[in-house]
Amino acid sequence: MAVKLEKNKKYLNFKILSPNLYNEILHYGIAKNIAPGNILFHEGDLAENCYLVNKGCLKLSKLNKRGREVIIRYISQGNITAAPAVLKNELYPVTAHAIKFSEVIILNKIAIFELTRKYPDILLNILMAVFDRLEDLQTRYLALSSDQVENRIAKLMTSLMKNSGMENNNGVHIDIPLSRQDIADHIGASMYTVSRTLSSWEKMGWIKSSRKQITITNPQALTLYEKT
Amino acid sequence: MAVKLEKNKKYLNFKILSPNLYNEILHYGIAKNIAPGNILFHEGDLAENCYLVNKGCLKLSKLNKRGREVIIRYISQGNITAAPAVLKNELYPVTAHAIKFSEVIILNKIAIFELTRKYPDILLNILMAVFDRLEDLQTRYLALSSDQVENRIAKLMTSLMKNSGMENNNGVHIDIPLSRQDIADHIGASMYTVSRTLSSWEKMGWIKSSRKQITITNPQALTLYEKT
DNA sequence: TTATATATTTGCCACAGAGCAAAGACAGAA
DNA sequence: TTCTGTCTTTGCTCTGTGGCAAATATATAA
Repeated sequence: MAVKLEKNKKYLNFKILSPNLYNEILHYGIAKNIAPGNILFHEGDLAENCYLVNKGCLKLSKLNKRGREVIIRYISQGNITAAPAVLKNELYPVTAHAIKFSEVIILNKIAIFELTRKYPDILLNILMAVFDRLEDLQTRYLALSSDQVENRIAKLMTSLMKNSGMENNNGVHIDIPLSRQDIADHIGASMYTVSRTLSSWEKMGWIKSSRKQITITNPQALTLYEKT
Repeated sequence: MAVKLEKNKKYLNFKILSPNLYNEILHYGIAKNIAPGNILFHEGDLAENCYLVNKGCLKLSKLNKRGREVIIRYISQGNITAAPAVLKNELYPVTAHAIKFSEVIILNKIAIFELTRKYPDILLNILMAVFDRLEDLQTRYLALSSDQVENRIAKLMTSLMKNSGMENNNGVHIDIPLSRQDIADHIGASMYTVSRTLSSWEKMGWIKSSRKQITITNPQALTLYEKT
């Protein structure tokens, strides 16, 4: 029953990495509150600011031709997003929605340049974080091109357990409100197949799920999929 | 008929970016020749060296559970690969095959650290290159999760035209030897579907194709798929 | 509390594309 | 030149999963 909740390395998580630096960074920017569902920046807009998520959680996504979302990743507390796009003076490659009540620190181009000049390690840090994301996406690309939907859901759940899992007496609760559609958009499947799969897992007693809430009651059952 | 062969931005392509720096980098490493089909490094090995491709072309791929390759990207002349993995002191996330007779410059950990210390811009440069790759993969992830196979092949061909296209009197020739299986592994499809699609395009007069060779005779027909 | 909007579930059908098999085409070696 | 191994093509079948529809469940507002 005891599953190792080893948190992933979070290079950009200054909050954990270096509390002092984190507090200094806060002074370089302006705080902004954003309610769930609202958009922080749009794919295709000029990347003028990057954002440090101080509280809450963001969802980064792209739109496909039929107007459906494809979720690229979630950005949780303590992490920066859009830094490379700002440094490169380019467009945001994704759209950012808040999915909880969130507080972000707006860091404009000048601030991020000053910060990287003052603390060169930040650049290395950002590089490593981007590399992590590249690796994550490579792995997901592999999964998308060779795994069945059921496996992909299991892998997503496992990674969410590691990154956003809260242990309680029932099991591990995923601390992000996720609809069936969100999951589908994340792994490249239809909402219907996701719903069917989760229903069957619930019947097996592996998870407990209500509207936008998931608790994994049998993590081992899901981690078995990883090896399949 | 005239298609714009606007080359993609190549942040890591020092050969183009800064010939002097490029020549200096050459002195930091050791040249090594590698024949097509041979492996330069394996996914999962400790990343001790990164490699500057001086001549030829590498294929980066991962293996799925059934032992089939999934191609992540190609690294052509003038580009470095594996720098972040070396800097992070981690494992190679992919396997690198040569697909032509190639010459690579081996840069070990010490060399790459010295270089980034001496020329801080190299780090920024690597960051931007990694970000480019992340963006590319995000776009391909989107395509994989929402486009049909035919569209994905068209998009791959269009991007190969831009990055490795050689114009001649018949059209644009792809300067990388690609089997049907390679294409399939790249876009996450079966070799059979790729073969059927290319055959139909050949009947339409859009491409000319022989064993591992493709020439796009009607680039506009393919670019139309991008907008679909 | 009731009303309204939004999420979820499930039966049903359709089809894109995987995968097998077997023939054919081509390149390099001997 | 012939041989051999590697690609490519194409007919065939099968299935995972998409997507509609309609019922049900759940949250939020009034």
